[in-house]
Amino acid sequence: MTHSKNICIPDPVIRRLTRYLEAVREYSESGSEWISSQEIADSLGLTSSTVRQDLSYLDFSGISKRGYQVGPLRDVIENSLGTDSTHKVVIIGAGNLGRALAAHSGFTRGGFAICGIFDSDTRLTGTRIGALKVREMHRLAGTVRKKNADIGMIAVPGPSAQKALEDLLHAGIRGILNFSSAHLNGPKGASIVDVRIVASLQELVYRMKSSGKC
Amino acid sequence: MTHSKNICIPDPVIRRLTRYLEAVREYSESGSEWISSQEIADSLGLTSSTVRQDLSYLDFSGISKRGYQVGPLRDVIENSLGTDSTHKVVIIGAGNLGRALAAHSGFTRGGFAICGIFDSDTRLTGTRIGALKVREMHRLAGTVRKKNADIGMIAVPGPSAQKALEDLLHAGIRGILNFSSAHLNGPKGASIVDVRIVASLQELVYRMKSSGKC
DNA sequence: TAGATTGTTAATCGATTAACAATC
DNA sequence: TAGATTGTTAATCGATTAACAATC
Repeated sequence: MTHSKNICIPDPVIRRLTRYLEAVREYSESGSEWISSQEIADSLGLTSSTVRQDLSYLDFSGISKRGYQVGPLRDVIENSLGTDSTHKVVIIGAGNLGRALAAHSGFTRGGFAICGIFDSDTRLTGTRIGALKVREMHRLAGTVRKKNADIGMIAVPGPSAQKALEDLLHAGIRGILNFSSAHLNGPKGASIVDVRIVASLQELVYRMKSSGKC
Repeated sequence: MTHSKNICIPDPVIRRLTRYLEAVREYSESGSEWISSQEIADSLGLTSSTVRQDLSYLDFSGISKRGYQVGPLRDVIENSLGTDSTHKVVIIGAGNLGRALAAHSGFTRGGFAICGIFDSDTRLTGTRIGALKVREMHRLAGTVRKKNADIGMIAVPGPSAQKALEDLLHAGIRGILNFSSAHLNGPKGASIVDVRIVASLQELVYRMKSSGKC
């Protein structure tokens, strides 16, 4: 069956597409014009079959014997993910992690721009992080409107995270990247992705323990 | 079929176990003594069937009509993951992210202790982060040995990440948490878990775009 | 042309869910 | 006891892999 293009790519495929994008970008920087499913697979530890199956979700074709053209492939992955336009991000929480995210240079490449950082702690508001100044929470909605922000990062401790989510929702944000360890309950229309650093460490410890056995 | 205990828990189950652990900890702080599979499921947006199936990998039993005893359940999950003992962590990269990780207080609770941070940039070495001082790379192996570190976090830019991995491997580290966007190639004996922040943002953007449709 | 690589189907594999007897 | 909840089996669902005809 041929896939309907542009709708409902399964989760595991989306995650691999982000890795293909990274690999393809590196490849294009090295000057190559064509890349095969086998080359993508080798560079990421996958099978070429998986790569071709995944790429078949895209509105894009390779060419027999040559593979996929690097530039167009990169463009169509970005377009499918929706990262071909710039997204504006606000950060809730100006602790160590929030400040590091605000100053992080790696977001620009992905098309993300931090446009505000907020904290309820008045000892932190007013302090500078690069070009940004930490603002009070009551200024969140105004900034979101003025800057057209569409994504919020939650970088507060677990117990404050649900409150931060609600503040973001009230301000009109519908996409949330949650760095806290808390599970967040949002409405249907909101999209929430978790970045669980401690959980990743725990997973790592399990893998170290079972290394070889599994 | 009854599961062999203590070996080879599938990846998706391990990831959910880290979430159960978080939920169960919260529950135990609220003073409850018993928790049912349905309560765990509700608090995390899963089905009770999945929870019971997952918990059947543990060497632990619930009791009909009451559920699972909170304290023992927490202990057995920690024991299965291997996080019941403290793990010592070194960080490679003292940029914004590395410094934030070094100063992050959330690791203590999980049983992780940062015992060193290293950078090849001599403008950064010698600077302080809390009780730690940024060290030169050539001191990595010595510190790992002296402090008995078993985990390394890679917080350097993508192009330097493979080099950082090799330095960690040479120093005897076999567990790596990779915050860079690069895909790392390690030997069979090494365990590598990726924390891909930009990829998580990309996944979020796709979900926002397809919200409702999928 | 011959050979390499795609796109797609079908088979396999694994994960999730439903159902229900056992049990407290 | 009656009712609630576990543990486990079997069914369903979805993801990955293998295979190969089509094609450049």
